[in-house]
Formats: sequence, structure tokens, C-alpha cells
Amino acid sequence: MLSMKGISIKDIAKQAGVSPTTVSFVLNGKAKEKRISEQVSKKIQKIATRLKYKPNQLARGLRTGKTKTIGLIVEDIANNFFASLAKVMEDEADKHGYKVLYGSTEDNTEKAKGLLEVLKYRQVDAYIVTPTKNLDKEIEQLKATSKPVVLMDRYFPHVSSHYVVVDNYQGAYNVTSHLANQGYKKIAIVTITSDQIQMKDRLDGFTAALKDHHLPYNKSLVKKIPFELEREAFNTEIKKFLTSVKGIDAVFFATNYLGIYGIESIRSLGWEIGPQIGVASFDDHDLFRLHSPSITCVAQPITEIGKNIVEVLMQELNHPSATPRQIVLEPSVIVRASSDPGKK
Amino acid sequence: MLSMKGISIKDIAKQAGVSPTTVSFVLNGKAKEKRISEQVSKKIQKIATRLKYKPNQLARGLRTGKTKTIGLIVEDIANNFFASLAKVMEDEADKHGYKVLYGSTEDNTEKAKGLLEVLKYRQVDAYIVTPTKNLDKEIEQLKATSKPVVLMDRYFPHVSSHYVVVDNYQGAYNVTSHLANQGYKKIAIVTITSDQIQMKDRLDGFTAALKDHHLPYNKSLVKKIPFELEREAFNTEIKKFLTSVKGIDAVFFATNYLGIYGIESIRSLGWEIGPQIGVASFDDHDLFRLHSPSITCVAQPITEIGKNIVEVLMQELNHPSATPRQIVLEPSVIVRASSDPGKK
DNA sequence: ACGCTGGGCTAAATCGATATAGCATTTGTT
DNA sequence: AACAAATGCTATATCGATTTAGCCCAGCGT
Repeated sequence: MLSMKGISIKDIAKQAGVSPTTVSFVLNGKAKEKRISEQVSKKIQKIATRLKYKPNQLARGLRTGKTKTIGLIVEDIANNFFASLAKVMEDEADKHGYKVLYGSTEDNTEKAKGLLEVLKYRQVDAYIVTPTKNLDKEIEQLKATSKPVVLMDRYFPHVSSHYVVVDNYQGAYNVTSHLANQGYKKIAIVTITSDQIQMKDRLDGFTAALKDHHLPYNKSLVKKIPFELEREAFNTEIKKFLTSVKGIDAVFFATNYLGIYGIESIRSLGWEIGPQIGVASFDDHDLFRLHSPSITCVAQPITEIGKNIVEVLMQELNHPSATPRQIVLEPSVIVRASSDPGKK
Repeated sequence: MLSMKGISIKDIAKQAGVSPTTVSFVLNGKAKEKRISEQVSKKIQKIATRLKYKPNQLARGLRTGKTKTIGLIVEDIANNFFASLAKVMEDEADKHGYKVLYGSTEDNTEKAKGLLEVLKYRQVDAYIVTPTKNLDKEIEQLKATSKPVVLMDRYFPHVSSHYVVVDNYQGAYNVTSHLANQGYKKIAIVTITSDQIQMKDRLDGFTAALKDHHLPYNKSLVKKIPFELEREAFNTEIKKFLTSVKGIDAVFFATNYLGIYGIESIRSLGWEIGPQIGVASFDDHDLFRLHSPSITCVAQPITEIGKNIVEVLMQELNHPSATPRQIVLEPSVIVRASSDPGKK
């Protein structure tokens, strides 16, 4: 079947009556440099256009070592935050002729290692990685391969690498301060069982804000839940926690899915969000915007994050820099009804 | 740098003192068939494991024509429905050793064509496509390349192809009937300006239900909005429409994003969802579950859809069938508070 | 007439794997 | 003993592009 085989450089060479080498030179814009005459050059271009020639990326990749493919490892592509980011990055990468191979870790280190492995022998040119716990060794090894790696959402403080994140500390600090300013007195936090920097920063920002506002702080105000639980289990844990803290009047959920589970839990407890219990979450979501009452949150600048990640990646692909590019963007607090205690 | 180059079949051959051919045979499980002795075979296996050999997929792909990569074209990877599906398909594909290259069309035919083009010269083995309007020619051409193509979410009635969809007609019919049974008398629909089968089916199911329940139906009850509008414009259009239909007491939104915009619009009109205006949407969403009141919807079996798609694809990759596999799954109506008019 | 320079192009090697054809050597058959 | 068949392995071409080295010819200077 003719239709199966694509047009190759040989086909063009044959039609133009020149060698494949010449065709390659011309189509790679090296006509001048390689002293190919205008005539021949134009002729080849014309034929290539007419035949709709597209280079076989496998062959090119095999020879040059460049596949024009980026490996993207996220925590969960079904999560709105990561999916939205994936969309932005896909768009940006496309502008540079790159495609994206993706995979979700589910915050599982073994899965993450597997993904890195697969992406490696698929010869991706660069990696965008949302690292899991204990992935630092692999990230360091990756650096040695001279393929750019940009970490996102979180990073390893002791590993010198590129990353693009938001100021999680400040975001948590600001939204907690906001809750305090609204008059809430006993504020708790629900977070994920994780020592990773982004969660640590959110927790630290939270506690710092409590301290600065002279509000009580102790371990009983912090609830950590393992990532891998099912929805029902999350809700059970959250409800148990909220009812266990006497005098609690506000709660900060440290991720969007915790926020969603949290709202569900609070409602099933029959508590009134706002007056009875102030609520805020990290990350924005359609649900937070449209919930009644609407939910106060710390929103990450998704478009900006995505663009920055791809920009760093492209720069590193073109001109690798000696020092790591570490970008910290500012999240913003979106104040909504859930943090309004009403007339007290 | 040694670290840059991976271990190749030659390295193993050298260490084992055999030819690359032999190594290839052994590592591809053809030792028996090619009469390689147990001794040599084991030796090679051992060395391969020790060196952590991973075949270069580019080289293999170039030679065999198989890249173990699936091209996934969705409408919008940031949309919860497609993202969730992408997750399921990624998982399933992974079980068979396949990776996924994705792209979003934004329901734009030119973008879709571009994506197909790129995926083609990247030599993907198979395609999962959410087609846009007028993409039928390209889909037909693709079939001629003998690479499996499975359409999802929608298909072309006049094109004989594999597809996995839900029964959009029945879903819309059922949820509209439910609204009618709840006592709503003047039910409208908000849909997307699109002649594509999935939207047509939803509209047809809607009108058929009205007819069967002896409810009024005319053009003024149908609002079509172009996909590419911005959020604000969607809201404006929806509000204008809802207020223009005199006596309207329920509305069905034909996609999840329309449902979300719809809720926003209705709320900004100050109407009470349920008693004042019954609401239902196609697709489920966290937002619909947790909204007050919660939103009745037609839920698609996402996991089942995703598994079916990949299953069909794998079967076609292994044993291409003469007749197209066309799978229609049943969506289910999830009844929630938004379709309860209360005591009237 | 000879060498030198530069213009215009190509042959051949290469990337890493797979597939085909086939070469020794041993074993079996009558 | 002579030939066929089976055994165990390898040389080489190939996929489609890129890249290196270099060939041939024309024009120029002396």
C-alpha cells in the first residue's frame, strides 16, 4: 500500500534529481551554508511542499538525539489544577514544535520512578516533573543526562534544580491572616500527610499567621490525611477531626481536593459555612466560585505558571545555563463568602 | 560523557561475546524459535539485567514501524470530563506498554487537523479522537493508513469507524422525562451551536421527551451558543435566553460547562433553583454534587468508557477486525435537589 | 602549464534496533 | 561412508534522517 509509507527525503531527492544529502541541507535551512545553488534549493522546496513532506521524527530523533517531545509527570491529570496546567503547557510547547507525553504519579514514588524510566528510554528531550517524596535521587541522576528538568508545584530544597512554584508560605499566611482578620479565633488546618516542601510551606505559613495574630496554636489544630484514601475515608477523617476540636470556628484546607472533601464533610455535619465555621482552601475551582456560600481560596496563577515552566525549559534546551532557574510566583487570596462570619 | 549514552544492544553483545543479532533474538523472546542455546540465552539475559538495558524506542520504532504510542485528541484536556477520561486511558494504555501523546482541539477543526498531522509524522500506532465538525475526511484517510482509530464522545454517522460513546439520546430523554415527571411544564434546553451527533442526539432526546409528556415544544425553547465564547459572554447569552422565555420553569444544559455557566447565570438572576426553575445538566461534576441545591445530571460512566476505548484499540492493534466496533454505553440520571419543585 | 581557491554537490557512515538469508558444525540416516 | 537434516549462531541490509569528509570542476594567478 502506497498510502502506508510517508514521503521520505529519498522520494524528493529522486524527483529533484539530486542526492538525499542535498535535500536534507535545503530543508534544514542550511542551503547557504552548504553552498547549494538557489535553483536547486527552490526546486527542492517546491517539491517538498507539493508532496507535503514531513520528516520522520523517529529517524531524525535517532540520529540527532532530539525527539521534540517533553515528558510531563503530574500528580493526577484528572485534578483540575494539573489538567488546567497541562493545557497551558501543551499550548506553549506546541508553539515551539514540542509534544507532550504525560503520566500521573498518584503521589506514589514507585509510579513516578517508573514514569521517569519510561520517558527516559523514549528519549524525551526534557522533563516537567511534579516530584513525589524521595524522588530526589532520580532528579539528580536526570540532571547528569544533560536533559533539562523543571520541577513544578514543589521541589527539593537540598537539590539544585530548576523549578517553578508559587509562594506557598505566603499564600497560606495571607489566607490565614484573612481568616483571623475576619474575627475567627480558633482556626484549624487540614492537610496531606507529606513532608514535601509545598505542604510544609503551607503549614508553616498557616502557623506563622496564627502566631502573628496571637491566636492559639497547637498540634490538635492540625490534621494530616494520607493522599491515597478514598473519598469516603477522607470525609470520615475530616468529620472526626472537625468535631474533635472544641471551639473551632474556621478551617483551612491545604489543597483543592481537601477543600472539596471538606465542604462535603462540613455540610454533612450540618454546620453553616461562614457564620458557624469559616472556610478557606488552597487552589481555586469552579466549585469554590459557585458554592453557596462561595469559598475563599488561595488561587495559583495557572497560566503564568505554565508559561514560565515551558519558557524555562525552552531556554535550557537552547542555552543551558549554569545556575538553576528558580521561579516563585505569587498566589492571590480570593475573598468570598465562606470567610465571612456575618454580624457577630 | 558516558552517562549520556544508554546501554545498547551492542554493549551487551560485546560483553557476552556474541553478535547483536543473537542478543536481539533473546531479548525479544525468540531464543527458542531462533535456536539459541540455553547457556547463551541465560548469559545474555543476565547481562541485560545487570546493565539495566532498555531498548531505544526510537530505533525500534524506526525499524518496526511501532512506537507503542497512542495519539489522544480531546476537545479540552482542562475539562473535567476529558481529563478524567485521559487518566483512565493513560492507566489502561500503560498496562499494555503504551504511552499517550495528547492534544486539545478547542472544538476547532483546523487545530484538530494540525494535531492529526503532527501525530501522524510522529508515527503514533493508534488514535483516540474526539472529532470536530468536518473532520470526517481526515478520519477516513486515517483508516487507509491501517492505524486503528477510535472515536470518542461522538462520531460520524456516515463514516464506518470504531467508536465508544454513550447513548446521548436516551440520557437526554431520561433526564427530560424526569423533569416532566417532577411537574415542570415549560422546559428549555441550552446547548452548543453544533451539528455534531452527540449534540443532535441530546437535543432530539430532549424534544422527544417533551413530546411524549405532552409538553409544549418550539424553537424558542432551544438556545444554541457557540463553543468559543468567553465565560462572560456565555453568562450573558444564557441570562438573555432564560429571561426571554415566558413561563419557563425548568432548563436542561447539554454539557457540563454549560451547566456550570448556567448555574452561575441563574444565580445572578436571583432565581431559586428547584422551586422556581428546575435544572439538570449533562455530565456529572463535583460542583453539581456539592452545589446548593445539588444539581440533577446525566452521568457518563467514565471508567467504563475509558476502558472500552483502550480495549478496542488494543484488539485492533493485535487483530484488526473487518467490521467496526461501535460501543454505546448507557449514561445514568442522577436525581438531585435541583429538579425538585417542592410543594407547589 | 601548474597549482590554488572556492563553488556545488554527493558518497558513505551513523544512530540502535530488527529481519532475512545463510554459514559452519554436529547429529542422524541408510 | 556419504549425504541430509538439524543446531547454533552471525553478516548484512534496513528503517529515514543527519553529518562528515571529500570529489569534481571552473576560474584565477603566475
